[in-house]
Amino acid sequence: MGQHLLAYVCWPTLVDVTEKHPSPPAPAPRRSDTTRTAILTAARERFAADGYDRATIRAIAKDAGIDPSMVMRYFGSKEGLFAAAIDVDLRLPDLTPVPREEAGRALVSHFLDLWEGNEQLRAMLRVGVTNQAGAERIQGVFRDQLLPVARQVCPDPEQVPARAALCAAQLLGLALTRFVLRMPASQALTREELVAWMGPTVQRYLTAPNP
Amino acid sequence: MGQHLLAYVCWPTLVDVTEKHPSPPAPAPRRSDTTRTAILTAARERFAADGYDRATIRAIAKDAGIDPSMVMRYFGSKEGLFAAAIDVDLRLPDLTPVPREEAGRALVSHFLDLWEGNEQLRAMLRVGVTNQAGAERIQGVFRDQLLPVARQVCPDPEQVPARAALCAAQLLGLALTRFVLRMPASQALTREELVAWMGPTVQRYLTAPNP
DNA sequence: TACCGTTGTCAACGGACGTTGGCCAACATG
DNA sequence: CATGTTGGCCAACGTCCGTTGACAACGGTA
Repeated sequence: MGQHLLAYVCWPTLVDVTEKHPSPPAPAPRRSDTTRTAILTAARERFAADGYDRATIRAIAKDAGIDPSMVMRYFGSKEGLFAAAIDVDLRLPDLTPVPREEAGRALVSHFLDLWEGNEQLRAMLRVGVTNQAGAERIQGVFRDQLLPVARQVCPDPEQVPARAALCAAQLLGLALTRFVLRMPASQALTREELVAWMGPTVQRYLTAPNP
Repeated sequence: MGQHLLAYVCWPTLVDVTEKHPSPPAPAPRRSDTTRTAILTAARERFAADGYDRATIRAIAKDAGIDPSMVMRYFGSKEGLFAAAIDVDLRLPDLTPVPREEAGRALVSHFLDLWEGNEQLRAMLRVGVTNQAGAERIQGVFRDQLLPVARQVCPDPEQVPARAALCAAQLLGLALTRFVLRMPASQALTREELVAWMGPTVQRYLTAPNP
């Protein structure tokens, strides 16, 4: 069942329209790529707004202006669609050139910029809370993206996971209250206030010799 | 439709079995109270484990050992069941007798005890992320339970909402990573480590004159 | 022109869900 | 005994979901 669909599922999400060098084979931009990105865009919006269960394939297809069965052809299943739609890259900055005492502020500032209006991140958090696959996605981001950065600034390599976990708790808590739950008291804080309050916290979690 | 069910829905959840004084009328514990609490217990477990959508009335009823239609008779609807099952009381301590510089540690310590194995809290957070009613429930807890405590220790009354929001971000972030997402790095931290690291953070959010 | 892969629509399946209403057994009360 | 209330099961309803398969238009190529 569904055997010949795998060819579609495995296609990479490449085909950069803004090609720099028009040189080599130029893989002839397929017409389906338009539909493909339309589905992905709609899926990110729906997953971010409604979570995994309430974001139905039918609704996503309607947003994308095509038939629900097309979603299945392109991504194989709802899980496949989620996996393709949510590809989180925190784009964390390299902290080695940053003065050690500025790392905390830099991270908080970067996180605020990153989360602002980012539907992939909101979708990841919404889905991660209810869905096992989503939870593992978050842990993958923690392991592959936050841990390496923490390693750059933490004094004792052995303490890196604990210190990174403390930072994750603070930063995800901010994302949760401000961007997902949309608590008024959290949204009322300005960017500058948040950086001023939470920067030193993250800084301490990362570099303080002891609590 | 469903008119005569309202009598059931409005019944309070009282009838404390561990009565202290056997004195007055002794309202004859109805046999239905057993079923009632069985449904509520099962509902809390399911909501905590699966979130609102995946926690089906059929599954809850099976856990409670009764027919799904009984859940409707007792609580009117799925929303009614959720409202009855999740009645969060943070039991926050009175901070006025606590030394001012110990408030942060006391709060973190209390939160850890509270969340440990508490399915109502996990259910509230799981549901709040996907469900509007759940999100409002969380905001109600913040407004009615955390804000008053913050008012006890914050220097400037005008800053109370902002400072409480910072604390909520830190504490909910801890709950999220440790008890809901169950991130290994967060679970690996001991109670003492968490109090030692996060206590001063919450303390600073509450009482530091400025960032 | 004939052919074949691509892109798309349409109608349906099987299942799970919340919810409803009817019926039944027990039991207390007259 | 007759009667009304309470606590419970059962079968079904309408709906929505993910998913499938058949089929139609388009487009490049032999």
